[in-house]
Amino acid sequence: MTDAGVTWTDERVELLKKLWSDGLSASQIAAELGNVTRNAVIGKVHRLGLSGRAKDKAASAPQRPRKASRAPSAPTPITPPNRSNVVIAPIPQAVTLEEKAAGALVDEDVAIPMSERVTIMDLRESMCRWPMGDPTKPEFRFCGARSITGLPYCNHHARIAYQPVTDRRRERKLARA
DNA sequence: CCCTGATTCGC
DNA sequence: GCGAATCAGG
Repeated sequence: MTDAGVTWTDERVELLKKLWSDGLSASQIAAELGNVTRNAVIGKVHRLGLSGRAKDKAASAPQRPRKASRAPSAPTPITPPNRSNVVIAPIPQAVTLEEKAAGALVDEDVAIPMSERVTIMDLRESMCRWPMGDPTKPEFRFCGARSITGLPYCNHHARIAYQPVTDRRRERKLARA
């Protein structure tokens, strides 16, 4: 019980760190934590000094020329650059008639830029269950990308799966009033 | 258009 | 300390 999570508890911070260093985007982490916006996550990340995961530019683009009343701030400690994410698994997967019939969907599947596909054995909670291929064949796989809590699909496929009328947008700005 | 993180600044 | 608003880039 206690709070439903309106503060940055240790657990949350830990999860935040984990997910962040795991390579998840701020919006994904925000969705995962719940009750927080992507901005909140980013803000916290910066406050914790976790910023600059795989990026390293440091002074290269004057952000906003507004009122700069803040000190130059300290240079980011930076982190050891490295996050080898070997993701290569083209998986042959012949196109079936069904898939051809799906046309657009096939196109979507092929266009999926992220993650390796997984078998049902490797399918874990919070993994995208978007089917790929013929379920009757052993080559059948799932997307396997990080899914949004509460949803069976990842960000990308969730949008494809639930296309009511474009009103979704992930109810991001709706949270504000 | 969608998304990403970065920064500022009022609270 | 927190996060919305804003900025800047992909």
